[in-house]
Amino acid sequence: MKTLKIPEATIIRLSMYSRYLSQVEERGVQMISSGEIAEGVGVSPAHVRKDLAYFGEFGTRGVGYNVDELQHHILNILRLNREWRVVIVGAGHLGSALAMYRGFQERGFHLVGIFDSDPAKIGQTYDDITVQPIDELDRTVKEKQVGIGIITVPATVAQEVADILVSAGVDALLNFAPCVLNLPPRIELRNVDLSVNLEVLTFNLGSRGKL
Amino acid sequence: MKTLKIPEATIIRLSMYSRYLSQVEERGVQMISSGEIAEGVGVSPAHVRKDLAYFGEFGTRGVGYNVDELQHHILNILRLNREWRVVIVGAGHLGSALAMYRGFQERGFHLVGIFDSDPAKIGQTYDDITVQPIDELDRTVKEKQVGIGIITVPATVAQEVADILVSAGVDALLNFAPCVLNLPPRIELRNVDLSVNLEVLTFNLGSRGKL
DNA sequence: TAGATTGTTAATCGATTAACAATC
DNA sequence: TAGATTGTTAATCGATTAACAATC
Repeated sequence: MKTLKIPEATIIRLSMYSRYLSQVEERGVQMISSGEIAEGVGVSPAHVRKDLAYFGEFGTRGVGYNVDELQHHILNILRLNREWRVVIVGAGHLGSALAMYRGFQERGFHLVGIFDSDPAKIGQTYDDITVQPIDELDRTVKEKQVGIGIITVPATVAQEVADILVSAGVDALLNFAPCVLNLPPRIELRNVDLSVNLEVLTFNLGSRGKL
Repeated sequence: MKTLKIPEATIIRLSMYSRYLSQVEERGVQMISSGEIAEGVGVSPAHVRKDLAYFGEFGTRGVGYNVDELQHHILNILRLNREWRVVIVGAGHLGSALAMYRGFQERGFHLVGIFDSDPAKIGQTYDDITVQPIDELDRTVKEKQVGIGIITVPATVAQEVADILVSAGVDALLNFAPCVLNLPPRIELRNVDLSVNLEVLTFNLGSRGKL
């Protein structure tokens, strides 16, 4: 078993291929080539083949890839062949939007709780989930064996929330608060900044002379 | 004037430095070293200096960087030294959450309109913004000289919306719909997928053996 | 001057791309 | 067999890192 280091960009592209294959599947297409996938997601055919080659041989030379099979393989690679239980901490604008966001469910992420410390928010319902007090976070994570915590609280309390999630037993955190979290190395962490995307755009506009 | 190609990762880090400097400014700190910035945002000191070196010499050897000056320079580089007018198209869960999200305002992005085709959503208000019908999108973009459009409609209508925004004159698009948009090359585009962050986490958990 | 920290170079590392042999 | 497309290699390209001369 080779232990090649996989570039993160490869994982992100695999996620894109998988999403594109879902669309293709719906149209009833059976076989697809690396060139078609590449065009569908906006990368090069070599990229598609190289990315897949990290994980095995999924195609047939001269023929292409079976859409269903390839989709199955990619979902396996991404570990989306199971349900992941997640909680959201912070029922503000962003947290509640994520709670209602369908995109997570579609990919196998199941929201089992949303938490806030604000009494005004506790008890509010989003779809079939009710906002619970932070006090109940630890117990819920343990009882429902939550693997992933999504942090949408202000930066000032993000570390505190992260500590609760970690001690309760989550394996991974998705942090939307603009701060650096201090975590034990066993925890997988990703920081997301929504505004940075706009800033890359403005920089690019600027360097093209479009003030 | 050298026309070095700037890595996108550099821009993203500059955005992080800038956010960190905001915090530092509030604490009243005057001078800061590349090492301190690096620790604050979780990168290497060499990275900080290299990233800044693309754009000029902002520090003093043996001393460090003046916090306010450096912040000013970075905001200039990112073109955040002005107000950017944006519209959101799609007043669903994600669109309305982004409409209320404070993080954009803080960085100089000013929301001047939110649009939807659903009569049930038209007229709803978020903070001081009212959801308008799509029919009014073209006129609003032109009148208010909107530079950036944020697309939060379903993938099926994203291209249609993008076309309206482009013909009305926006320079850049931030697309949250999971699809490939076909745009004239003058348009700056960034695609954002919220779910992909979770998928990178699950992949990483998997490759560490934590199923 | 001695100590500190920048700006910059050169070496390393990793990712992308092009090309082609393998093979359906 | 001829045509097509994969899997893989090798070449290119770009980004990160370490190290140090410049200089406050």
